[in-house]
Amino acid sequence: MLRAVKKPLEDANPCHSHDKNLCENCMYRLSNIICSTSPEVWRLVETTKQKTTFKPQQTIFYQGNEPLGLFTISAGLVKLEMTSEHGQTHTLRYLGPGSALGYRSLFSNEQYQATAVAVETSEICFIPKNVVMDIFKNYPEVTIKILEALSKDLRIAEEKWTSQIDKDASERIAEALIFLQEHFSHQNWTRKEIAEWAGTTPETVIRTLAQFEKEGYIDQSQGRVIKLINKQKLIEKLHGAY
Amino acid sequence: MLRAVKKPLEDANPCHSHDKNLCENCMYRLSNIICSTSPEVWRLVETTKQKTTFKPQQTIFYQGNEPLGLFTISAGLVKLEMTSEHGQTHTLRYLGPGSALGYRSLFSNEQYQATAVAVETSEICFIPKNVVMDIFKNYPEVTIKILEALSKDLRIAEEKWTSQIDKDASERIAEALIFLQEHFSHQNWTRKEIAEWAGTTPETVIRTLAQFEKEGYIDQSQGRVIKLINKQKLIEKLHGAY
DNA sequence: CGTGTTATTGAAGTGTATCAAATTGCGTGG
DNA sequence: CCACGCAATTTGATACACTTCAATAACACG
Repeated sequence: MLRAVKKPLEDANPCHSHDKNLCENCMYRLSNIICSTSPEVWRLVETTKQKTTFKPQQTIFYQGNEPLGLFTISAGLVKLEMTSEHGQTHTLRYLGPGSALGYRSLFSNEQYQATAVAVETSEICFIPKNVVMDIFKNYPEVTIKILEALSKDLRIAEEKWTSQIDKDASERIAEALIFLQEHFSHQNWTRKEIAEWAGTTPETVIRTLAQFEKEGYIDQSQGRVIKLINKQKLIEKLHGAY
Repeated sequence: MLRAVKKPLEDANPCHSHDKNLCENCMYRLSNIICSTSPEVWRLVETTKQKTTFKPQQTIFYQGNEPLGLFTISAGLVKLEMTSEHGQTHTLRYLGPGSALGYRSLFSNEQYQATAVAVETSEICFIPKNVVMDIFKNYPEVTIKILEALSKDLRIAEEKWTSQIDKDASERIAEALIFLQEHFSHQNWTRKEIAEWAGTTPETVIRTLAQFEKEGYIDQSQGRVIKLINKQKLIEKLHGAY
């Protein structure tokens, strides 16, 4: 909204060699699920992609929207969240640089089932649907890469689902702490964010964190920061709990 | 019998055979995710596939096994179930004729995360991994079909997960009844099976079913059979509940 | 320095698991 | 075909983890 003021035309000439908006210079080209396959692919992407910057809390797409293409994250952090019929918000996934976004709905020809929100300032490339489909037809190895990603997403989703059922709140919160710390340690997570990830309420998170602090797993005496001081013991506690 | 007399003649020449083990005569060839794409594909499958019959309760593969290929169901009913660390069993999916089985683990190069069990007598074809991979390389449309299936599985898993959290047991059981009746109505479901699908216990299922009967949604006076007598009203109850 | 957001604490209510015991229904073999 | 045995179902009592609501405190931000 505030960002309606667009940048001047300095980027207009694609021949500028050190333009960081070019795929050629993209830090995450090699870890990106599409662009890492072959030079021809990212050169194809190059010509049609649109790169946009999203500020924290900005929405990339909404649950219910029609997918028009594929997004890839070249910097920042994005969360996928789903609001249920009951009005509760659940975080499905957190995605960092190199990850693709919006592919599930694109391939199943369904509307987005989740809303994508930038957690921190993020640089995101958009590739139109027809280009993506062309790449799939001509570069089967890209499709297989996406297959792998979807397969892993599915495993994670099904694991998370079953673990929600038979693990109690404190175990889920412990897992959330470990997961979020391992994958996105630079981020300062709020109690609400942890609750939405662990499938519980902020109050329960707070009470559980107090317990964890008493037991020496974490430290939260520095403002609101949650510091894992004994991750190994927390992991053991999880597995010993059965 | 009469048919025994006729058969030998027909079977002498494989080209004119009505052998139901041939893909050509498979009832579900057109709805099968792999074989429905093009004649060349199922002819390729034909030469390498192995068809096996599984009796009820027999296991097709175990959680933790290494995937060696792909299964497709040509008759019967199979369930995918996962045993969690806590020892509880959860039903992830039910699969009928035409569905593929074991593809998730195959594509992510992971072990099976679930155990596949025949619920009723089932005819299942096995296609070796190298054949599947060859098909993918040469027939991109097959890969895209699988992409679609995986994408839908993922949506369903994520939906089921979030709905487990904020729907109460009676809502989940109502959904289970409707889903199982719509997809596999011929099956007589036990309270335990419903519980494993809905993420609750047999006792809670029983108490809820008694409530549903009192409210006129179902009838269970005929032995152990659960008969949906007012599905529409049950659906409305679900949506009105929020 | 105030104002809104996030965090904290307390008390109360409840849905659901758990355990145990009784009963019913079903297939199987005598 | 009946009786038997086992598994599935039913019912009751108890416990408790967690949500919910409400009120206060701490912090961040303009």
